[in-house]
Amino acid sequence: MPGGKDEMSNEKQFVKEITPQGEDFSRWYIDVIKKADLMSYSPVRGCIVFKPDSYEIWENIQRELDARFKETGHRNAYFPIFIPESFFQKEKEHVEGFNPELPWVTEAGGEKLEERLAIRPTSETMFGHMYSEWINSYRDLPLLINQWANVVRWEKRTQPFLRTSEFLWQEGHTAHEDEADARRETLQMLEIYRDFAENFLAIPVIVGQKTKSEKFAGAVDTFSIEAMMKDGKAVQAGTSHYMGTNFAVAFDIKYLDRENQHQFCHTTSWGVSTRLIGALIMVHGDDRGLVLPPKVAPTQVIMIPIGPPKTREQVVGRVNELFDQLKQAGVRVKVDDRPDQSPGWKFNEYEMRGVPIRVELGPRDMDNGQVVLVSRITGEKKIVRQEQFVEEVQNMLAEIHQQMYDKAKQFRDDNFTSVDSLDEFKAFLEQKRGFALAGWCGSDACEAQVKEETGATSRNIPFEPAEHKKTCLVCGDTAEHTVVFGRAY
RNA sequence: CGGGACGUAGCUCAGCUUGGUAGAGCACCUGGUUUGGGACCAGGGGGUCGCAUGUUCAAAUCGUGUCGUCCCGACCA
Repeated sequence: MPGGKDEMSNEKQFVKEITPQGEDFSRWYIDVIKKADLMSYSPVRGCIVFKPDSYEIWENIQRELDARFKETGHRNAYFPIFIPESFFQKEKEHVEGFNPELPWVTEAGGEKLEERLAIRPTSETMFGHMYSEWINSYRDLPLLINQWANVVRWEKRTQPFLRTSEFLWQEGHTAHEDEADARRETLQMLEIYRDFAENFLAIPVIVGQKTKSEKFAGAVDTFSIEAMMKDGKAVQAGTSHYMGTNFAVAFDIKYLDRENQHQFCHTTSWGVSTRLIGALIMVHGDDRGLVLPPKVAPTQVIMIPIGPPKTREQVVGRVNELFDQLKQAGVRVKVDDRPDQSPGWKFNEYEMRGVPIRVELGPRDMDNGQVVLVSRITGEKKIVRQEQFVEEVQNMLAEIHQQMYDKAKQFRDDNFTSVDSLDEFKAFLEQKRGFALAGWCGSDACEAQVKEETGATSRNIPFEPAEHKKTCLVCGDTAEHTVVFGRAY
């Protein structure tokens, strides 16, 4: 029979710690997503189950983005998951870009298929095929369609949410009369992504254009929003492509213009994926676990009644009244009145899960007509009058969003430098982590050398760089562009 | 796909070196006491040791293969 005091204290170390970010960021990430119950690994390599909490985050992302797409004239449709092999042969760059990561269906119904079917990695080709049938006249344009779907890309190295073999996303595909209109669309959608990332996910992003070597397979120009994770690495959080007439030529997407002349359409595509969930975790999370921005959090407020059995009924009754008020005000709120878990346990649990606001109500608060609000991001306790409860919660939710955005922005600015040479950049990456702004002559060779020597790639050419660099960081020639470099997920 | 590490209960892991038929803490179930930062007592349930195969009288333990996860690298929208 064990009984010494030392053994007792050892036995009390049952609180499962999350690896601190500073110790091992990758492990922290895996710990958090497991502890916060966001996903399970599936039996299939690189595929995860999006458990209810992460799926609900995705649903919130979907709802918000979908509204913005509809506001700008887009409609949803659904295209098949299977794409005939021949479709991929029609656009040279496209097939080269995607071939290595396509899974193929070669057999069905017990018979070998005449033509292999790819499981879609993206749907440019299928949209292209259908658009060529649907578009005849300039009156059919622009054609603005979005699809919410799953796609598969057989990646060598997978990471939960950030890069999974199968993932969920939306892909918008539009066709336009001319370059100007298609480019307008490309930038409009990029701006929607920026606004969404910053005002809904509280993630500050760098908006810009991808370099030639980083652009989408088959695009003329690719644009992206880039976010910085807490380890200084980048996540491409959304992309928008101007395809020119590349896919129109490949798939014969033509229309008759006002002069009765055949013209090729100019097309675009744009998308964000469940990778955004990974970005959310790594931009905002801390050593206690998830920190979710209020607008996307499945549960915005968790209410915890406190107190011994004598007063319990009363307290729970009052908590339920306040719960109803909040719910009617449209706040996503839950009550945890399980009597068998201690308040302290619940505090830790919901902090780990990233719930923005915790509400405590105990006998003391009952006596004083007050209620305690605790912010997940600052840990601050705020005691408010019960009469002002709903208003105070709503204010605090708005405040938390702003604080989260500001904090993320501050972090990014603190880990953003400007360099004039490769050596300077290398020194920066050795001491710190983060992004560097640098001049670039525009040659593939110089860009490749940066990657080779630093492991960092060009993230994008920002529309609004903090400064315009004069010389290329590698060769020293006149800079054609000012580029953001960083290591990326 | 290359290099390294790891797969034992829902979770974290011990046991493996030296083969002998599986353990701890947490979680879970029952009863009771508790409740303002991971409560306590008592009782209880749960694992073909990732999978396959080989060696052996006997394999969680040794060999081989395979699948999966993590880290590093290559590749990548």
